[in-house]
Amino acid sequence: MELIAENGLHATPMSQISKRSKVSAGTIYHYFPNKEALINHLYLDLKKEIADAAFRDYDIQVPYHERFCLIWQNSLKHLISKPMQLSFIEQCSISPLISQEAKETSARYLAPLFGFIAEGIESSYLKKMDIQLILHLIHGTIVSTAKLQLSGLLEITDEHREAAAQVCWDGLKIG
Amino acid sequence: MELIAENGLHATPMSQISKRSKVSAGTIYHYFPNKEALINHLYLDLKKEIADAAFRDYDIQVPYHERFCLIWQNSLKHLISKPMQLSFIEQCSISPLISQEAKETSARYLAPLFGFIAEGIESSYLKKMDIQLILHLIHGTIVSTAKLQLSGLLEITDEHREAAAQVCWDGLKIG
Amino acid sequence: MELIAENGLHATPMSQISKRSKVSAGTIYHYFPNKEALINHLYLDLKKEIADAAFRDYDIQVPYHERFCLIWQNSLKHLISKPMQLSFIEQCSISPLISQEAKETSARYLAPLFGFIAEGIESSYLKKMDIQLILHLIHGTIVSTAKLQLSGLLEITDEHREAAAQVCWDGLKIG
Amino acid sequence: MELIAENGLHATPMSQISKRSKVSAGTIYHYFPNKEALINHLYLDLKKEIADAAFRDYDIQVPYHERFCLIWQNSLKHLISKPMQLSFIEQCSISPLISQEAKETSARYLAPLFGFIAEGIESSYLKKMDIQLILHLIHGTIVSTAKLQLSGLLEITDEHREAAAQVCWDGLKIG
DNA sequence: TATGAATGAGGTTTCATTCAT
DNA sequence: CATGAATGAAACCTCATTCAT
Repeated sequence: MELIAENGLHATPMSQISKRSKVSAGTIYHYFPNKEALINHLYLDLKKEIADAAFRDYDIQVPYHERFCLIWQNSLKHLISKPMQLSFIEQCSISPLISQEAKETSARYLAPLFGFIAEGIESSYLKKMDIQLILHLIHGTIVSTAKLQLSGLLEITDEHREAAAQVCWDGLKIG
Repeated sequence: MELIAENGLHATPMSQISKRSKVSAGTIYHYFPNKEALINHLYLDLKKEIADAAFRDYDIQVPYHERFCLIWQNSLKHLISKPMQLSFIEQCSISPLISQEAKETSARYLAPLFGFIAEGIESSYLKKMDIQLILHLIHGTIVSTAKLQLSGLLEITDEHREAAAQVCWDGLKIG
Repeated sequence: MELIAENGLHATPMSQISKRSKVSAGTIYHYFPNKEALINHLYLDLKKEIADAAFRDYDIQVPYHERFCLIWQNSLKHLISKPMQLSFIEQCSISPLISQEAKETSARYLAPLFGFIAEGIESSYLKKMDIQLILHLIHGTIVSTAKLQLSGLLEITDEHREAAAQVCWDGLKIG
Repeated sequence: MELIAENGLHATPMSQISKRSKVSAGTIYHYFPNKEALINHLYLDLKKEIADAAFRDYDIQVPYHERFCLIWQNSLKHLISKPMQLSFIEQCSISPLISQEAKETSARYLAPLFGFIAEGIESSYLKKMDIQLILHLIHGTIVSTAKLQLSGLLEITDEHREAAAQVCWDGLKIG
């Protein structure tokens, strides 16, 4: 992950992966049939970790608005604290190296989030829109904020994070 | 652009670019010192085109809210109608192949948008937030909506587009 | 060495080296970072061999004049018996492919010869001249004689060799 | 000549020759059928110039020994004052790029020198040796002295030059 | 006669993968 | 199960030469 985050999928040969991980090329190929499988495996691991991070300290008892902001901020905090994961995942999400199957599997990790949005719509907290569209709008704001930090153009403070979460909430909430 | 959008930066050799463009490898290297320069040049061209598309039919006379939605929807329409540009640009924006210089140059194309946001804040149409952060939030919603269409998961209709633009506006507007 | 001696540094691609040596290109690059390093390594090996050959059967007990002729003739014999080494080294000694470092390292192989000349000057067998100049004059006569044989213009016999060594000695000796 | 002397035959493309000479590639190919012909032509020009330089201020009236030293020193002076010619010629003399025909033609430029040596042998000034061998021994001492200067290891002064010429004479003279 | 953009074969080098140890 | 040297196809790039202008 480190190598790919830093140098790009493009510029990360197996030989470097072997060297950095201190595992010989032969051994890597003992556990993974090829480079593609290795990357896909890592991709799924990280997607899972990121999806899980969203629900840290989640408490179904607290008001919907607060839960919304918790999830949004959890996700952002995670990506900002693990910038390599962001960089790695963003590269993979575009690359044809990631199989359709892996993409579908990773989509399943979003089921809890999917349910959370559905709940918001049903309870009339959120605008009645296509759930996929809402999910993508939320995801878009989180990732673009994280990338802003990553780019070095702006140091995202607690205030920035809270304001951005509020923007996302204000955009999607009803009334 | 087509080849890279389809196959990825990774999987687009100069030989293919040469074949598809019907220009011999030698000729390409007559105009560009190397592959990197070629990609950077194309990247800047497309960034310019995308930045310009945002202000199509822009009329300073119409109300701020309408101009906001026009720019947002113009941008989305452009990316949806030219999905290859989206795919190409997204890959480049991550890749270390794009030089820091090109990134800075492309950032300058956003000056009009920057001014537009500044105007909104000064006129108290928009929340008082860091301009870069606002820009990234807007950009994030546009790109993630366009990617949703690109992924094939949802066909973005006019209604979807207008709703999404409204979400972005509601999130950023004051009151 | 054979390929370069025959075809020239210029006209010896790695693919030929790979084929003639029956070692795949990849393997060569496993041991040498690039062609330059490979040539430099070979250059140093041969320089060492040539320098060592000069002192074959060297006996410090015999008179200075005889030792001088032994070294001179040893060197010539070696170059004539291994014409590829001569051709290879002569090409390298001019080419910018050979690094300054390699040239300095190879110069160190001449230390024994340097000492031998110094001894001759101190003992008043040789004219009092700059040691580097003497070394180059000796080297010049040896190499040009070897090249004469290599060119095919004259078959260097034992008599020729002894006469040429005597010319060199007569030129440098005192009295 | 400048480019090849500095960078090597190997690393001097026609495009550079075109640029440095301010003559377009097309024009060069209008006058020379190919690169080889261009280099061969230049080689012969320089060989002629070097051969002619040897006999500057030559006066058949002066004693043989003085004429010998004049020719030797003229040659060295020329090579030292035009180090690019030395570098260029030395590279060509090895390269297979120079045709056999050009080498034979250039050998004819040495006719006066050949005659001068023959005179020395007949008049019993010089040892009775093969003329080619004598020529090569003389040439070897001149070139190796010039290369010593070129290498930067020793600045060849007038004293060095005269001493070296004397070494060559002492080696070849009778008695 | 002069130009220089265009060509494409061939150069050096990289890297995913294999396999004998 | 672990190693890493070996492979060779394919990547990027160069350059002698041509030819329409």
